[in-house]
Amino acid sequence: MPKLGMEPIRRAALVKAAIDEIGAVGNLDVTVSSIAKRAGMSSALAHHYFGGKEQIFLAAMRHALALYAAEVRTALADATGHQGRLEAIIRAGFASSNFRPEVVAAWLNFYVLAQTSTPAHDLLRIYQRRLHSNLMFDLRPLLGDRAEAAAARIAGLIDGLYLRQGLSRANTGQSDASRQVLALLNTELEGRPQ
Amino acid sequence: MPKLGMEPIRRAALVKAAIDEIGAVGNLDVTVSSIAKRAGMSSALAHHYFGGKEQIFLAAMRHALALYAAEVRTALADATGHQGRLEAIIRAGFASSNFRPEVVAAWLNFYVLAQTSTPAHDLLRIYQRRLHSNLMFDLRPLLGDRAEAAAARIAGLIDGLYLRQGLSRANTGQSDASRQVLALLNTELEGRPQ
Amino acid sequence: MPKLGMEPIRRAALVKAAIDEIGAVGNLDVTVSSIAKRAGMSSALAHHYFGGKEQIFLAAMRHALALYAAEVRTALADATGHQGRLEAIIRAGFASSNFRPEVVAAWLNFYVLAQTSTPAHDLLRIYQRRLHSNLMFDLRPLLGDRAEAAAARIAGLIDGLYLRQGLSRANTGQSDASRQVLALLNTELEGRPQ
Amino acid sequence: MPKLGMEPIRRAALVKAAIDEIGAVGNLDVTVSSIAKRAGMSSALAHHYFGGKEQIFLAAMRHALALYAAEVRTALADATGHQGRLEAIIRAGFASSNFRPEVVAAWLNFYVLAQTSTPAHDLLRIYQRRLHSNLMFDLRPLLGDRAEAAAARIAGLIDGLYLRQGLSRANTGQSDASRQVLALLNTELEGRPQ
DNA sequence: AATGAATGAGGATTCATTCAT
DNA sequence: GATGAATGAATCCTCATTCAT
Repeated sequence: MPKLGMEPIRRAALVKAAIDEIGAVGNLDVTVSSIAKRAGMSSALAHHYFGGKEQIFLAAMRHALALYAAEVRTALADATGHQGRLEAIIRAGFASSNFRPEVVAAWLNFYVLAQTSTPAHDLLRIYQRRLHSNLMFDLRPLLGDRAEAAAARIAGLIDGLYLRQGLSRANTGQSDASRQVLALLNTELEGRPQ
Repeated sequence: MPKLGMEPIRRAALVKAAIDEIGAVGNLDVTVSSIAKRAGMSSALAHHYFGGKEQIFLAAMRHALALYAAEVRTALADATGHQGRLEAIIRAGFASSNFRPEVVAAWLNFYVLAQTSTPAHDLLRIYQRRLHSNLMFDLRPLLGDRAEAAAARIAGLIDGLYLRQGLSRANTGQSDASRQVLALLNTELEGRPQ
Repeated sequence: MPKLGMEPIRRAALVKAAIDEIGAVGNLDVTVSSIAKRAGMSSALAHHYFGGKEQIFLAAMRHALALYAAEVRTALADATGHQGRLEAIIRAGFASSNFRPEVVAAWLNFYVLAQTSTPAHDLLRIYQRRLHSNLMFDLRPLLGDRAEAAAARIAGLIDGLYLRQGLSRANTGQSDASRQVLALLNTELEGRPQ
Repeated sequence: MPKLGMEPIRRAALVKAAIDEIGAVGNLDVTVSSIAKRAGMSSALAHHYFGGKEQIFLAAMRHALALYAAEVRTALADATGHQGRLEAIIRAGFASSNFRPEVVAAWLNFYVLAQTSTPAHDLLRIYQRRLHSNLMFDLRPLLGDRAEAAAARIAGLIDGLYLRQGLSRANTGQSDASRQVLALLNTELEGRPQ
């Protein structure tokens, strides 16, 4: 029973299904059919709305990116002070919505996709730059010239712990990962880690 | 005219070709044929020696792992003192043989493979544990209880910078990445980063 | 706001679009969607008016046929004498409206369609019979028993030059083709070609 | 039971099957699978040997062209005198091997293919040029300046009768078509048709 | 009158894998 | 030891067609 205005609904369903399917399978060898089935429609409709497999992937990346951005924005809204804001940024990265196993797996695969696909590459760059500038905004006032290197370390550690999280199927890592980056932040700001 | 004792030569050629091909293509969607062609033989022969595609991948992982292990071993042989050894370990990780673009790309893809393949997963675990115990061996005497967390941060940062290196096609990152981890080590050991 | 009496307008637009699209693409692998888009409507509406793809093709054939018939009728109205009428028939066949590249391409494809589709086959037969009887009407008084064969040769040459015109994308052929058939007519009527 | 040296056999079988299949279906909407099945192999093997559908078509064209060329060569070997050679050329064109319904249908479709595919276009041009130069070789000594136009008419009539033959599924046309072109030749050479 | 929504069916192409030689 | 031959299975994508609105 076709209804009008289905496009945004279908697209959203496909994007969600794509992330879930990638998470479930563990790599990008997911078929358009499996994504479409998961989203409750025919593969032809998925093609109709997205034009092709890669575009579904890109939309999924954009979605994950938007989710992350929203998480950061919300966290920053409640944070005060440079350090408070930095902690908020770090915690947002490991917020449960971004740290669900499917999402972590999807992110890892987006890194792989970015090696082949220029748009995917650009999208990932946007994420990296956003994280970098977010960190710099609050690190520079505190660290001056040392801010740049500190930001690189913090961002690198975030990504690294994400990557490692992909390996350990345990969900235990969330708070732990967050704690490690916060500890690094602390060291960068105050010196000796506690 | 077939020669005797070709097996190790063929296997080595295939393993090398697999890493190169994965690096060139940027993902695991490489065909057995393309690997075999790169190694100068028919795909049937590749199957004959390895039994299947996944086993070629696993052998390639083992090879990369062995390369890394050798690099560390060599570096440690020349190092003295706990800090010297730790620096050697870090530098070894970013040694040029491990940091060539193809190899970085291959590693990233091995992380993906590890999500699906148990043997690949186990192999990656071995790498992680080895790195961890290498770090702990020299960190514990220096940091005591804080060693565990410091090792996690250092290992995480190494992986994260590797991951990020995959994105920036520039080769500039090598010394930079190394320097960042050494800086982290310094902070962990002495307090405030310089 | 839908309007009344749209049917003939829509149908005409679709028929024209079909010929143009076939001409542009060069074969019958044109989609109903592309025809409909060219005609400024949805593919669903095209189906509504014609019932299916083949019927659109058949209507397009009928249209091309009608165009040709009209061209001949007009030409004959101004012609006098048997030879004058024969020349008019020949010239009409190569009149610019029938010799536009799209139209030539469409005709060629209709010949192909006629191999599969009985209605298309019948339509093409109608054209052939009409041409034949037109030629015979004026050839018989002049040639008697030899008229039949002469008509077959003239009709055959017309079709052959049409076919060859499809190949040479140059538009130069129009007058040339016409001249060749007129020369043949002359030979048939008077003997030695000039 | 795979054997060595199958390639030429398989390729020949596929080329023959392609022509037959195109002839049977009546258009180029033949599937690689159907061609392969007709040739007694899997569609994958057809792709292996030809690389793709269009290349199968092109090989089929080349084959038909070669068949025609061989027919002409044979006929010319036995012919004497300019007129005798011209008659031989014409008869060869309508020889039964070239005039089998499947072959005629295939030719027609190659004309369509030539509108899209440059290699097909070039191949057809080769046929046309060869026919033209064959005709000119013997017409020029006989007709001088009038040879060019005569050749165009004869070639055009051959193609036209071929085209028309595609329509009438009767096999009766062969000798008839041949006779018509011979009559045209006669007229061109001697004047008035008999 | 008109269209967006939806799908089933089909086809080209790729590839890992097997087998006979 | 080595390979050409061969295929089944899978996947992306396209498209004619139908239907509810």
